[in-house]
Amino acid sequence: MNTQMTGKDLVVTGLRDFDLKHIFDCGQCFRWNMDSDGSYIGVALGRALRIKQSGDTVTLYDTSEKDFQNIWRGYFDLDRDYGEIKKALAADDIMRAAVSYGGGIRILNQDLWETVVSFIISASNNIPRIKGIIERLCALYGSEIEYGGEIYYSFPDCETLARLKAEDLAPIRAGFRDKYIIDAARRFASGDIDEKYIRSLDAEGAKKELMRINGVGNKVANCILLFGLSHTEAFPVDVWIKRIMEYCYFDGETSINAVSEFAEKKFGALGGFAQQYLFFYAREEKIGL
DNA sequence: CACCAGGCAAGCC
DNA sequence: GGCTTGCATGGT
Repeated sequence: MNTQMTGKDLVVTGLRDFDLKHIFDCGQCFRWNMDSDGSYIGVALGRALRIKQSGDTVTLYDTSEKDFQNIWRGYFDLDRDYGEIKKALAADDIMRAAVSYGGGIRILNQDLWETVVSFIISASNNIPRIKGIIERLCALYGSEIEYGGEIYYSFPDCETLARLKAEDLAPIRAGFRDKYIIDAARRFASGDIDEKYIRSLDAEGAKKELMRINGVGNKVANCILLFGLSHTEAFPVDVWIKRIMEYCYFDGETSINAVSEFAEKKFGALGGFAQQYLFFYAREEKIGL
């Protein structure tokens, strides 16, 4: 991987196992959108960014070497060898196909608090609507970020949301999830849920702690472990994963627990990566429907 | 109209 | 403990 500045843009070359479409469409994040020119624009970690890929060249517009090193390099998980992971996972025909199909997936290292709220919103919902709810939440209670002559909105911090009541979230149309968002905000703002403490725990301990939040059950907690806490063994089982695993590895319908246990045995420490390849493959290819 | 969407909490037994 | 049901909203 090489980087160089050209004007205010940073150009990265020599990236392997990296594809923006795979990264942004595999269901792990909700604030990146493709623009008419094929670039993606998004907000993460309090910053806006436009990013575009052609082949193995990726351009980060209007940024700095410092932000790349301190923010985006970690966010995009650029220091992990995905070639090794893909090789280890491609042990049967199904996984070979899934890994080949979403070969550019990277598991983003996202902000914990934002991940908690985003996946509370994801419960019994669909991705376009999740994105809409989150955008309205940010526009209403986030702060303005000026970038490239446009205004974007940061993800609102927990203190801001902790002062609200569920009714104050009516405009974002989150439905029954509004009270869960407020509960999460109050726990984070009061220190009842403490990020440093959670980060000091192993996956099992962190999950138990997260599930104290109203609206965070087993599945949402697994998403938070994987996307917000770098516990890459976590294997969230949603309807899509359940469906494709039943289709590929079971003889018809089974339980969520059976799928989880099977995945733990089969993928072990690489469960999270396997889950992302399978999720992207199932959704894009409509396998197992 | 019914059914579903990256589930969860509360109420049953 | 496991199982069932209601839950807001929007799309098909």
